[in-house]
Order: sequence, then C-alpha cells, then structure tokens
Amino acid sequence: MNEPETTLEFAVDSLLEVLPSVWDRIRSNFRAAGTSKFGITLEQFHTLRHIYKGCCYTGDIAEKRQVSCSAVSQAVDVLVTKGLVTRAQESGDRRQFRLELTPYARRVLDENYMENRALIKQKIARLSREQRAIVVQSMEILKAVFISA
Amino acid sequence: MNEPETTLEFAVDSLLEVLPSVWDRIRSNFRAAGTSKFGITLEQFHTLRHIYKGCCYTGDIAEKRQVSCSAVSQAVDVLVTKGLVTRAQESGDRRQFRLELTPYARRVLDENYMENRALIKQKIARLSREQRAIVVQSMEILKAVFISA
DNA sequence: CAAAATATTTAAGGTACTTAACTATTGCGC
DNA sequence: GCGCAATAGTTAAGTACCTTAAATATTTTG
Repeated sequence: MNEPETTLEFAVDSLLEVLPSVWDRIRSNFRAAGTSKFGITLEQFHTLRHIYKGCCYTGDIAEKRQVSCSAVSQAVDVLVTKGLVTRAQESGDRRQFRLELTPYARRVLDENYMENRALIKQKIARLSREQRAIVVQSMEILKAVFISA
Repeated sequence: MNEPETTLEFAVDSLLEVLPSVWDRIRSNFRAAGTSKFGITLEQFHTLRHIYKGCCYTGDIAEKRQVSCSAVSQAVDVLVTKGLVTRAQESGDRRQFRLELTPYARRVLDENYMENRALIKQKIARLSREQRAIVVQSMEILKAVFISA
C-alpha cells in the first residue's frame, strides 16, 4: 500500500462522500430495528438523548441540534403527546420550562440504545483492533473539530 | 496519553455519540451556505449526486439511500418541478424511467459542492497531516463496513 | 395467455424543518 | 418604579420528506 493521500482536499471529499451514506444506513438500521416497537423516530431518539444528557431547555437543544427553537418546541410537543417528556415550570426564570424524561422515556431510551448499539456492533465486529482504534480516534478528532469550538 | 480504548463497545458508543452531531453540523452548514442561493436542500443535493454518479433509476436511488421507492419518486417530482431532473422513457424496460440531470442541475451541483467543500475544509483545516490521515482511513473503514458488503 | 413478479406512482397521514409573528418574562437605564 | 429592549418560547403557515397501502403499467413465467 502506498503512502495514503492526506491532502486537505482529499480529506474533505472523503468526509463528503462517506458520511451521508453512513448516516443513511444508521437511520435505516434504526427504523428497521426496535424503533417501531416503541414508535419513536431517530430524531426523537436524539432529542431524548440530549435531554437525558442535561439539555433541559428548548434553547439548549436547539443549539446542540443546530435547528430553530421552533423546531425543538414542536418536536417536544410530539414527545409530550407520546408521554415521553414533561414540561415543568419550576425554574427561577418563568420564561423557560424544564424538560424532563418520564420513567417510560428512560425505558424507551435504554431499549432503543441497546438495540441501536447491537446493530452497529454487528456491522463493525469484523474490524481489527487497529481499525477500531483508527475509527475511535477519528471520532474524537471530528468531535473536537465540528462540535466544540 | 494512555493506550486508547479500543473495545468494540467503546467504538460503537463513539460512533453513536459523534456521528449524529457531526451530521447535524454538516446539514446546518449546508443550509447556512450557498444552498438557499439555489434553493435546494441537503437531501436534494444528495439525490442529485446519486444521479450524477450513475444511479439513473428510482429503484437504484432508493437502494442507495435506504428509503422506499415512494420517497424517491416524490423527491424526484420536486426536482423535476425545479427543472433539475428529467424523466426519460428510453430504456428497453418501459416500466422504468431514466433520470437525467439538466445542464442547470450540473451547475447547481458543482456550485453547491464547492461551497460545501469550502465549509468543511475550513473546519478541518486546523488538523495536522497525521490527523487528516486518521480521518481519511476511518472513512475508508466505515465505507467498507457500512456501505459495501 | 393468465397469473405472478417487478418498477413506479398516487394517496393519505405523520414528522421535521423554516420564517414570521406573537406572548410572556426579565432586566436595564434613567 | 417605569418604559423598553432583549430573551425564551410558542403558534401559524408553508415546504420537504418519509412511511404504508393501493393502484398502474409492464415484463416474465408456467
């Protein structure tokens, strides 16, 4: 194997080619699996995850997801209707509502997370330890570049 | 820095944590940038890319994108309305229509691609050559695992 | 040639996003 | 303290995108 191509342009093209397709597969896996069992979508799953991880206000989630407050507000409406999230007015600032997961949501989240993990695990099980290390390192790099700062 | 964690579980969690967020950022970048200039969405951009790369039938694209034929058919409707795609009945099998990009679509695709590239390039410009190499290798691994096979 | 299979579209329904306009609350300047 | 801008969020209208089920058209098969 030759020296791998590492120009900036090549890296960009690589990301632009692979990430959309990988995302399509993950979404498809998620749909095919336990999702329908609980009737939530991948987007709803991620919204629940953000709340679980401490994004308790509409604005926080909008910032993380990079969408409008409006979009989050409507997404939360659906989750409230489904009995997964509650809006509680108990903070000092009465303009904002603290979002909380219901006990049911915790179960849904756990089960979907496990199911999701199992699917991805199966996909990447064939990788060598070295290959896994590369993927993990890459995720850390992408996280630092795209999400932080 | 210690030996990086490379268990299968860790790799799975790493993917599940980072990919959704990176995807959110890419979509957001795409929207913020030249997209609105041409009035296409990220999904439409990828549909055009698939046609450009030789997926000329509804079924092909559905397979690549992992969605229903129905979804593709409707997405193509929009693209036809926008003057970006034509449906031509010229193959041997008259049930399928060959999808083709209009000259205008090629320009839209080129310009959006460049704009998109510029944004991602800016994000990852700070990476070292070694870090870029890791990202590129990782994309090749993910491509092999998720898309082929 | 009838029946099954294939490729696609249409229809109905829900989710997900946008911008713009609106409500409610907070906090600042005077 | 009062007025007003800023902030947090929702509502409204409109588009896109996806699903399943049913319909249409064509090809293949027995």
